[in-house]
Amino acid sequence: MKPEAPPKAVLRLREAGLRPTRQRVALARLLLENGGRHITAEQLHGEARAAAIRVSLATVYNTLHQFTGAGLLREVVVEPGRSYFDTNTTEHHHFFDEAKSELLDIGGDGIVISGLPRPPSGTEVRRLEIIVRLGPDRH
Amino acid sequence: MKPEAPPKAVLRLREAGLRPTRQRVALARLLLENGGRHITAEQLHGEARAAAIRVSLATVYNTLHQFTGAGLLREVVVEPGRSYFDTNTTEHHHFFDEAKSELLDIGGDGIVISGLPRPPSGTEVRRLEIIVRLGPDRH
DNA sequence: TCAAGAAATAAGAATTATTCTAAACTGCGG
DNA sequence: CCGCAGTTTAGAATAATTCTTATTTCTTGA
Ligand SMILES: [Mn+2]
Ligand SMILES: [Mn+2]
Ligand SMILES: [Zn+2]
Ligand SMILES: [Zn+2]
Repeated sequence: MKPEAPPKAVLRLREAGLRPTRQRVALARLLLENGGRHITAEQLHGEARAAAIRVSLATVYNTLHQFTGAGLLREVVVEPGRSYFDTNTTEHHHFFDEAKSELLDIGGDGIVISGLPRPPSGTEVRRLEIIVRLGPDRH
Repeated sequence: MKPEAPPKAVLRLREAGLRPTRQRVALARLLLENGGRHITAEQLHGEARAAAIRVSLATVYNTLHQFTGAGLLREVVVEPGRSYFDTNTTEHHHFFDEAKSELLDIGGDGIVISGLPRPPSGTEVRRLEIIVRLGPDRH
C-alpha cells in the first residue's frame, strides 16, 4: 500500500551508476547529508563505526574512490601521505592550516588568476587549484 | 702551498648552518648544480648511487628535509604518498602532468590572483601555491 | 696533532596510509 | 526464488617515510 520512497542517497548513487549497497548508501549519507566537509578515509571509517554502520576500511577506500570517479567527491592532496576527500565538488580553492591539518574552503566565485601560460602541447588543463598554506600568526 | 678553495656547495651549507659532511656536500652538488629540478627521495638516492656516492636512503631523507628547513629546497605535494623536492626556491607555481607524474615550473612573475579572502584570524599566509593539473589532450 | 664531545650516518626495524587478494556475500534481473 | 556479476571483507602485502641505535665523522680546543 505504501510504496517506499527511495531515499535521496539511493537516487544519487543510481544516477552515478553505482549500485546502492548498504555500505555505499550509509557512507553517502554521512558524506553528503552533512554540509561541506574535508574528510580522511580513516575519519570516515571512524564516523561509520560511531554510527553503528558496519563497513570495512577497504570498502571505505573503495567507496571514496568510486564516489570521486563518479564526481560526487573530489580528492585533495596537501600533505604527504594522506588524502582528503571533499564533498564540495564545485569550483573552489583551499586554505590549509598546517598546524591543525585542516582544510577550509575558499569559494571559487570572484577569484581571478591572470598571467598563466598555456599548458604544454599534448596536454590540457584538468583542474586548477590554489592552496593557501597557513601557519600560526606570529605577529 | 696551495690552500684549497672550499667548493661552492660547502659554502652554501655553511651559510645554511649545516655541517658540510661528505654526504651533504655530494647531495648538494647533485641537487644544486643541475638546474631546476623536482626530485623524489628515491630518485636522488638513485642518482647518488649512479654517481658512486655512498649514502643511505635515510640520510637522503634527512638531508632533503634539512635542506628544505634551511630554505635551499622546497617540498611540493601533489600526489598522495610521495613528496617532490624542488630546487627552485623562488616564488613560482606548477603544472602537474598526471600521466607522467611530472612537475613543470610556472614562473611566478606576472601571475596575479585577485579576490582571495583574508586568512582566518590567528593565522597568516605561509605560501600560496597554484597547481594546474594536466591530462592528455583529448581534443 | 690529538682527544673528546657533538653531530651525522647507516642498517634495519617500525610505522602509516593505502592497495591487493581471494573468499564469502548480496542486489537484482529473469 | 536462481544465479551471477558486482561488492564486501579480513588480512596480507606494498610503498613511502620515519625511527632506533650503534657506529662513524666533524669540530674544536688543549
Ligand atoms: Mn587515490
Ligand atoms: Mn616531509
Ligand atoms: Zn573544499
Ligand atoms: Zn618548481
